[in-house]
Amino acid sequence: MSNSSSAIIILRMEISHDLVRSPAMQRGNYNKRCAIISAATAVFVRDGYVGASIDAIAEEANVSRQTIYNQIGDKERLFVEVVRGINEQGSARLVETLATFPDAPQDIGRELVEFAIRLTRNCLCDEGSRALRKLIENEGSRYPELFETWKDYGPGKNWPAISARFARLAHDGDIELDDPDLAARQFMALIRADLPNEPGATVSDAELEQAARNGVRTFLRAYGKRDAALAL
Amino acid sequence: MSNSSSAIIILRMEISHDLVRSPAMQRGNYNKRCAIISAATAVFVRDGYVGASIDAIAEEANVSRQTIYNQIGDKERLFVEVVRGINEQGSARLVETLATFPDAPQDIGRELVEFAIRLTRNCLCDEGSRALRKLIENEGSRYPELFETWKDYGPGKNWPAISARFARLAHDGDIELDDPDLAARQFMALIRADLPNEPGATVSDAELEQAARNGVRTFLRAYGKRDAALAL
DNA sequence: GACGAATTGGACAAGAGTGTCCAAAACTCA
DNA sequence: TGAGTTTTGGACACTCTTGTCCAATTCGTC
Repeated sequence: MSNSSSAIIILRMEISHDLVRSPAMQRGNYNKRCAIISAATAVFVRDGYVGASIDAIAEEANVSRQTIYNQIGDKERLFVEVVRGINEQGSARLVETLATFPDAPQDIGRELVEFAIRLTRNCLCDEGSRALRKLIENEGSRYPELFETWKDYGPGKNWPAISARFARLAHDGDIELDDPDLAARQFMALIRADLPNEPGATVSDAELEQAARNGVRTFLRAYGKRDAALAL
Repeated sequence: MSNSSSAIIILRMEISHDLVRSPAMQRGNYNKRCAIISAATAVFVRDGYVGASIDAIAEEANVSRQTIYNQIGDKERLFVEVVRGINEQGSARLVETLATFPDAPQDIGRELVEFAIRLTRNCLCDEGSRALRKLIENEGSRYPELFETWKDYGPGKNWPAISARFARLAHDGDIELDDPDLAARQFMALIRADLPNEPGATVSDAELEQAARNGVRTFLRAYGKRDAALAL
């Protein structure tokens, strides 16, 4: 990845390569490959790019170091593979969660709170997202390509989908807003505002529900019709 | 810092030590020491703890490597010193900015927007805060003491001061809220929601003002009296 | 069981970083 | 100028990491 433009090409090639099922995945070494990438994810997340050693990854994967070089290649290639994996998982989870957005709410307050809880649990609090964010933030300056890929394949891709949901709510008269994109950003910010932002902190269900309720209440005070926020 | 409890003791000793002016600062090597810590800050922020090399720091400080070992000690000691420095600066800036909170506003909307702009510029957008956050996030798992110190000396210390300002606004009848702490957290989240959250992004004055206006407008829609948000 | 492919573990060279030691040079202050 | 301190740069031992090579072993499949 010493060359800035070559790495992103490699990354994209890998993605399409994967869609047609790489030969490596059809044969028996698929499990080993999986174990390696999974272990690499854990170690990269824990120690960062520089701090992660191939030996540590090999040990975590219960695999010889040579196998890593056989299966994937060098450290950069491994890193790219890890980022791609986290990206795909996170993106899938976001799409999945977004499908449960309350499109035609009976009780908009309650349903938005429940959606916020799901969103936080699946996409914001989850380890993968935090980890990717951290990796991108750390190595992004050294490998700007990762940053680009993050914007293309990461959570950013799905933001328009979120704001579209709010636009629909507004169109149906459930809320009142002029800028759905802004509303979506503020919704995310508000339900995140009340969560502990320390890296390793675990959030109990009760805390999570309280945070979601607080965020949605303020959101509906600002954008809801009539007394939508009062019941919360 | 191999021992968990010893490091924080060292850190705290250094702080009190500094208040009575360490002998090192009284003599001529004060400038060198400053240059070293300043350079170390830059390099640690750029490359992280593991990625930063003493040689790179020495070069950045225009100082021989041996001088670093003479003046400060080993790498861990240097790191602690850097975190302390960023902490103190950030804390001071926050207190300073907080002093300009509109206590008796004529035009609450405009004055809150202006305060939000100052807060963002001085404390949220600023390089030191982002850098410290990043360092803490990265090395926090390896050095839990840093995390503790961050909570004690970092921005968290001043949150009660922020919510006290909002409580006063509410008491004076300028806004309506029941939980000042919650309101303060949401205020911060809202004015942050509209900023680009990429690490190295620069924010223009226009973007900053727009973001502040958007955040304050929603805040006042939720918590303001009468039509306080309309003018924005 | 036998063949081919994958895996293992150990050895290896090359490079980089840490921390120490030391003698020469530069600086400070009287 | 001179004594005492600081700084410098180079040499050094030590450790860790990366990536390659290779022979022995294991595994999958026929």
